[in-house]
Amino acid sequence: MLDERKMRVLYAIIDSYISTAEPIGSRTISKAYDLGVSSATIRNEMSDLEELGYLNKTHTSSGRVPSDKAYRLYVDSFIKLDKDSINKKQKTEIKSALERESKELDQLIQNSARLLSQITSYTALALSPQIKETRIKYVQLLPIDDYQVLLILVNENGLVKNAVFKTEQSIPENQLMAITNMLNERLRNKSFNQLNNESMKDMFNQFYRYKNEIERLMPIINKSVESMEDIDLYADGIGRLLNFPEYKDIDKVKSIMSFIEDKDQLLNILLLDSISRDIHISIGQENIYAPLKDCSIITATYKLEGETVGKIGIIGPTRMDYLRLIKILKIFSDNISEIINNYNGSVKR
Amino acid sequence: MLDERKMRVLYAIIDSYISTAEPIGSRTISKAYDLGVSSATIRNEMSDLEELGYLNKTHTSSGRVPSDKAYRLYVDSFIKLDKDSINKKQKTEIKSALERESKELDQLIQNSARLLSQITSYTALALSPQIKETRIKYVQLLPIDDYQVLLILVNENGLVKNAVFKTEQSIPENQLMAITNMLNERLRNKSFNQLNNESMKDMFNQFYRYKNEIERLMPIINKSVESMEDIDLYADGIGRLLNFPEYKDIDKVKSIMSFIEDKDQLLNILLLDSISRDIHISIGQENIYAPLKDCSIITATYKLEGETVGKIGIIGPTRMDYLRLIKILKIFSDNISEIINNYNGSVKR
DNA sequence: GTTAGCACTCAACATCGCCGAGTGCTAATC
DNA sequence: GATTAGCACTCGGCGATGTTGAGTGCTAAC
Repeated sequence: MLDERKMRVLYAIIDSYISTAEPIGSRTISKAYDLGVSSATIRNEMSDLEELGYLNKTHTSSGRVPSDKAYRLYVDSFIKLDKDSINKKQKTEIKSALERESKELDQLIQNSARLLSQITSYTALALSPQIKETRIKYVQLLPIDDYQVLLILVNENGLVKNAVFKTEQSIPENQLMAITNMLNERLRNKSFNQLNNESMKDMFNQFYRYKNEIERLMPIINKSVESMEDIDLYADGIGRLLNFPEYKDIDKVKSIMSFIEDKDQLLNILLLDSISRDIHISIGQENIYAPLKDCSIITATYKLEGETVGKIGIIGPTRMDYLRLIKILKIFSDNISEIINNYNGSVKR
Repeated sequence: MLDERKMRVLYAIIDSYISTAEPIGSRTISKAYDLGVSSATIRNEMSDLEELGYLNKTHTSSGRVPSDKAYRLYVDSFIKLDKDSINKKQKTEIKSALERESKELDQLIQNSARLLSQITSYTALALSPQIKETRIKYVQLLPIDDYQVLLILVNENGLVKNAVFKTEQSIPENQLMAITNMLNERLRNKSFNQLNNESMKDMFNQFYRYKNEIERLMPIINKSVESMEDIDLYADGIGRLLNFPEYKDIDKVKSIMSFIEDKDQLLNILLLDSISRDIHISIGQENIYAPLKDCSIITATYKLEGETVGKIGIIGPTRMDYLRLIKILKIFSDNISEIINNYNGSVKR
């Protein structure tokens, strides 16, 4: 393990590099950070740190730059200490901002990404709640007019989906109720694909007049169930990547941006580490995908009834302000959890 | 008006500049385009065209670059000729791609933006249908369990909204139906804000036991109505801006990107020209907002039951491939109109 | 073990000259 | 009178060259 002084030198370098993005020399550190030793000593320490893989040089006579390994050490050692103070005032401010603008769950997630990006000046990511294998709690058919029926589906999580369904013939209300009852019997507590053909046939027999209607209804129910399970992904503040001096190389930033804009790929990344703890940090080379090799990603989870259902995150250069961002992410994650658990408004997605 | 030959010279320059992004000299044109005159003649014509404001030079001895005025002329004269062939095969391909991935209206719009950006390699914009002053057609309260009620709202356009509503006390089903009936009586064919306090008080009297519930219900109804009227805006392929050589200046592209990512501003732009024809083109300096002064925007509308309800668009450098993009936008606009008019699946937003 | 001192390295920046694409003008030609 | 060939001139782009300064690594003294 690194001794006390090496630690302090390394932290000083990381601290300086995070705020300036410039390679740091021994003299700069000895002046700006009060370590009580001369630049020459620091120079020796830096040489050791480089040998240990914590620092890199861009060329023989340049200052040093922290390596991914250094950031990893930095983050790991501070994340324990950081049980402290989340800023209560800031938290309630953010919460009320989120609540103010969000009429629906979708909007909440979208606004979280926007606000997170605004506050941090980094690119923000947000994942909508992920519901696996929805079980149907409740089905209802309601007549809108003679040839339109409103289908309503409620799942076990209280999510509601609806679809308007056009019929070829008018179905009287009592028949509709009968079909509704039948559907409920068949579907309740089942995921859609558990519905077997047996009971379908049975339905056709009982409501032979509406065979066509029922046949067309089933795929619509299926679609609705599927879209309950769909995950939406929002990325906000992509353009902010251009503010970082490390991304002044247009080709580099282009590849990162197109990665972020490719929802499928990005989803992969975010769902990959789903086993992990509340805060997950992936630094530089730790990322599997090439375009992200000089980015870091921090993600935090949010919960519905104690269970992790979604994520928010931040993406930026490895030289990111980890401590500050972790704090803000925690605030957002807590707030989102609180809001979705108390939702008494629309829980529609 | 410009004479025939000047026209042909100008088009040649525009054509060349659109594909190369390089200033064009007289010699290049005389070789690449068969105008039957020497470079010296073209040089004279170019000099005239510059004087007339159709061409610009980047410096004294450089080639010429088309001005906004030139693009305007170019677009205006071709847009009339361009009643021709939209590619039937391409159209059905795009349509089925859109239909395949879109379970809901929201998704359709989002996918349109994504696909449009993919196909064109430009940044694409899409606006969800805009519904003004929704009138309520139908209200229904359904019990989910003892303390949760599902509120369903259908508006005149067939849009459906729902919200789950927690009650303090259990409300028996027949009472819920009575309240539903009452709400329908009061709200049908009214926009929410037309509801006056008189009829509210009336309701309180009739259902005094549920005074609190009803009081809390009203703002939820209101929120739902509001969110029916909300417009969503999607921008896809923002990173593609970096592919254009004119945006190699990082500061320029940064300001454009942050403009595009600011939904409110962008919405302003897109709603501004809403009086206009199906295809609207805004070239360079014609844009009001400074960051867009060297961009062009093409928008196309899509319709629901014959009425314009939304837009899709493309944004890029003034040197954009107008003719090709207009064709593709028309295809998308037709397809979206067709799909939303035939929606028999979920019309939920 | 720490520090002062010094030679050495190298990116960044400015300067200079050359090259070539392109213009504008003039005089010859159709 | 319109078109064209010819030529002097302009100017951005590019590579070569030199200078500067921040920073290192090593050695010798404390």
